[in-house]
Amino acid sequence: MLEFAILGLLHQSPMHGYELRKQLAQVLGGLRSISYGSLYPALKRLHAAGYVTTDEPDPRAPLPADAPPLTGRRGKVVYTITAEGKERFHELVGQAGPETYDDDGLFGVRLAFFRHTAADVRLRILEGRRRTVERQREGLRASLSRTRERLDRYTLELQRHGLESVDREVRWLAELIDRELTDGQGRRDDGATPGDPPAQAPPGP
Amino acid sequence: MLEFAILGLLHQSPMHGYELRKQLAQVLGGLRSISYGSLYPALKRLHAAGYVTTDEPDPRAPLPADAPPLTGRRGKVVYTITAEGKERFHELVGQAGPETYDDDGLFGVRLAFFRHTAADVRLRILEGRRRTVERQREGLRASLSRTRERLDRYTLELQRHGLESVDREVRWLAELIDRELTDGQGRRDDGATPGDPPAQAPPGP
DNA sequence: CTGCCGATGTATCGTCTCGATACATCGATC
DNA sequence: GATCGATGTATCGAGACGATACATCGGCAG
Repeated sequence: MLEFAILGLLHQSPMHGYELRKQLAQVLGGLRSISYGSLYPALKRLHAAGYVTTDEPDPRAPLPADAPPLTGRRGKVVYTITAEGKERFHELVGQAGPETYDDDGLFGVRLAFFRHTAADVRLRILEGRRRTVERQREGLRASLSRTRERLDRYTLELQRHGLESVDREVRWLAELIDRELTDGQGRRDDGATPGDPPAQAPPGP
Repeated sequence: MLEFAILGLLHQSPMHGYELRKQLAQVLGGLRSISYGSLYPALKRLHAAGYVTTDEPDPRAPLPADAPPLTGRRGKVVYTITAEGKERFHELVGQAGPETYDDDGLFGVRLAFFRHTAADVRLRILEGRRRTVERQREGLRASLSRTRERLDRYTLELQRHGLESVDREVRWLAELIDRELTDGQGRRDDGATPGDPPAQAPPGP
């Protein structure tokens, strides 16, 4: 999930880790921000995989005993996406399987980068997500009606509120899908495959 | 969080790990169930701390080469809360600081065990939670009005939906608080401190 | 009667994420 | 000129998760 989000942000412009984190928090909707303990290891993995490059390549080793209080020499590091990274991002952005909508976090990130996503993929993700959340809702409903009697007031309230939230999400998704279909031919602004023929993608009304 | 939930469940009756997991999933509201990779280590920690005991104390060592296919001899393990465990639970159930409402998961568990919680503590947790979620809401609102122009349709939708959810949670909490105040003198069914004098707890209507 | 399947049940492994923390630099305000 | 908050990089330990292995038991299909 982080991999996708980082590549997506760096796809727009190179950035520091710090800036990356802020943008990430904003894209993720204010709550659910990402910690450095996740971010830097993720960047390290992306670097190792060759998807991003850094400037300031490592001026840390060649100073064994300079001056005790100023050992750091910690430079700012700008991360830039590579050609392989862009390729990887386009590969990821084309996915529309269960992995893209079964996980809350990943679905959110996918949605945040929908403008880089083809219209048919967008639709499949939204519909997959709706199915997933609908299943959750039915499970919740069943469990609630099964155990309504034996639950105390507070647990009941908790479950009622949870059920309502899930229900609201289903309706929200339905509205997004509707809009997707009504607005007709969506387009990605990706720059990749610009001469896409207008056939084959939309299933029609 | 798991510590609290497990002690709370075992406080009602001894259980297998498997049963514990099912009850936990139910109490947590259907979604957000707990995995074995969390449950068993947590039980191990509780056992090490002396808060729970197990039967079947370890019949695994004394069979070095019995029969290759049936080496397991894996017995069912029933976990029972100890006196120290009950004491620990009562200690935890009395807490009402930020740690009880800043984290979604722990707040949910606390709410699920509200019937073991004193009325004044219940109120403080609910009000703390409301403050926390209200702060989230204001942050979200500010961020949204600051960046509304530069966001694309989907990110905007995501944030709008997030904001609405948070807003609904605030109203839900307000309703719970209201009911808490209206219903007047709540009581814990705890069995601890049974001779509680009726003064001092409720702030009055 | 037998063989298989799904529920019950215990347990660990590698991977990831988080919160806390340390360290460092810079601009502004006092 | 000193302190304070924002910017910035990085690691550590605790713990949660998904996957997986292993084991037992009841039922029911062939």
